[in-house]
Amino acid sequence: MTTNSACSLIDMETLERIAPIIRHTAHPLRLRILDFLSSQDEPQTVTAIIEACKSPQAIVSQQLRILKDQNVLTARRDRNHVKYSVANNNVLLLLDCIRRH
Amino acid sequence: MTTNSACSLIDMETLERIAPIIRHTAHPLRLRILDFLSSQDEPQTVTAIIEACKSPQAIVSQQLRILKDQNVLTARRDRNHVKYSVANNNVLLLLDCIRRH
DNA sequence: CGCGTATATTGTGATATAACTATCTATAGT
DNA sequence: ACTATAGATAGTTATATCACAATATACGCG
Repeated sequence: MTTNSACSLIDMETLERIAPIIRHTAHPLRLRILDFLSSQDEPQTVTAIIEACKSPQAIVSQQLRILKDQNVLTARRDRNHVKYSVANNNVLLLLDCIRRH
Repeated sequence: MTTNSACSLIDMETLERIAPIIRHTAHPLRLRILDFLSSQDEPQTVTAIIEACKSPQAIVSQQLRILKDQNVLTARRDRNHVKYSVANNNVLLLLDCIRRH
């Protein structure tokens, strides 16, 4: 009976639940969006995000949807603008990881 | 001239360099491998990793290669065994993120 | 209503990733 | 040399993702 030394491995269900969120977030443009949004204290319009990313509207919009689908971002309509903000602060730890090189 | 409030966004080159590493790591089985290896204080053989993951040999071997290609793991041969260990401690922060739910 | 601005969706072709089976190489022991 | 064990690689099919172009929707205003 080879008693395993460390027994507190993260269970597979958790890994399977979290991995896609991280995988979907780990994309240059989506990280940029996340970084930008987390740097602002107000939710930002799509136009502002497009500006910050210097990327085509359709592509940014797609990425926003992906992040929203993963519950990383939330969107709320404000008159004829849609404002996005970071929904899940856990994901911001990713950015910390990256900043620490 | 709309002086941008926060100017310290992570540059795109960095994001493009780091994103694939994170993306390749954010896979249930690969995270499990990483978690296992980081829980042991000695490098582990492929067989031990297979055991810890309860996954087929070929699949584990493939994942090990992917993690090695991303310089997340290193391997060294020890007689007729190959022992893997974590090469890049930064990536372990991912596991911390996950543990903190 | 009709137009402009803001944002979302769809369709497409190229490329990447996943899981799996089968096979191959290398080494150790006899 | 023969066999068993340890590990890596190749081939395959299904599915996912990418970037992009084109089009659609939604809202506010005159």
